[in-house]
Amino acid sequence: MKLATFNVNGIKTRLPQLLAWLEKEAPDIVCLQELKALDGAFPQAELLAAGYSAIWKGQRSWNGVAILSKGAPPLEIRRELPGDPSDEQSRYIEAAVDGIIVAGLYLPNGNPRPGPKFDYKLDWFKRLHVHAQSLFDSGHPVVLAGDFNVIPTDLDVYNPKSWQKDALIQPEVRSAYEELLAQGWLDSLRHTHPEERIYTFWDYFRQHWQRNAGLRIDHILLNAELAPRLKSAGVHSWVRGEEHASDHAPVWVELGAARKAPVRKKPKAA
DNA sequence: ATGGCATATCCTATATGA
Repeated sequence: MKLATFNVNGIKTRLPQLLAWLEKEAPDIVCLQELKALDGAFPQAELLAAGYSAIWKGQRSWNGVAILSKGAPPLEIRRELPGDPSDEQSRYIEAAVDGIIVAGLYLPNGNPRPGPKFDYKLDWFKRLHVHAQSLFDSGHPVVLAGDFNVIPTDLDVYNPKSWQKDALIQPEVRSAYEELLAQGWLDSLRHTHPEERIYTFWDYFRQHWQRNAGLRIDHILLNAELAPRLKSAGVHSWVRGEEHASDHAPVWVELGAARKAPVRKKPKAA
């Protein structure tokens, strides 16, 4: 089974590219970020026609997250990250899909820094720590997937110096990501490619895509229940090279089948 | 310190992204 996350940067304008990717790669479960559309503008019919049911949480102009499923529809668990009822931004959605708890997230960018947006990013991270711990400990297979807006290490950026003042690379942001991993989460892509420079985002400026000057900021984290099922992981970077592409490419993991529950034998009748 | 580009909306100007 293949699970993927993709920051589409506008689902209305990106729909042809999204459908082309879904058809070619056929992921079973997909987390989307940056819908940049109100709930009513979500292309439910087009996705259904492509074989995907969905749940989504939109917002005007920016943010917005969704979970797609090729099989049974996602069973929604929540659509807010707990911990701040005043947070109006559509950045979190969680559902049960194919026996897995799927948490799709779009962590705040945090620029400019310093300032309220950077504070919001750190606050959001703290709330994520709390909720992620409860998910990790739930005893269910869980995946955290999405655009984390974190460059975890210098291996995840073409040139750290160009980004040293950016919110994505700040020491406190990296520590927050490490603190999350320290709960036991497995960074799938880094685990399967420990030494490789591998990117998920290339900005639209200065031919960064053509020069492979990218960042690794989209991540798929697995808890201890799910990690043993990890077979492989990668980036569908061809998507970034298409016409009118998003500035992100999809990240994916291949998961093996769930181990069957032990069969309880019926006691034989005497 | 700014801009380079792309997308959105209260659209010929501005906010946001990373």
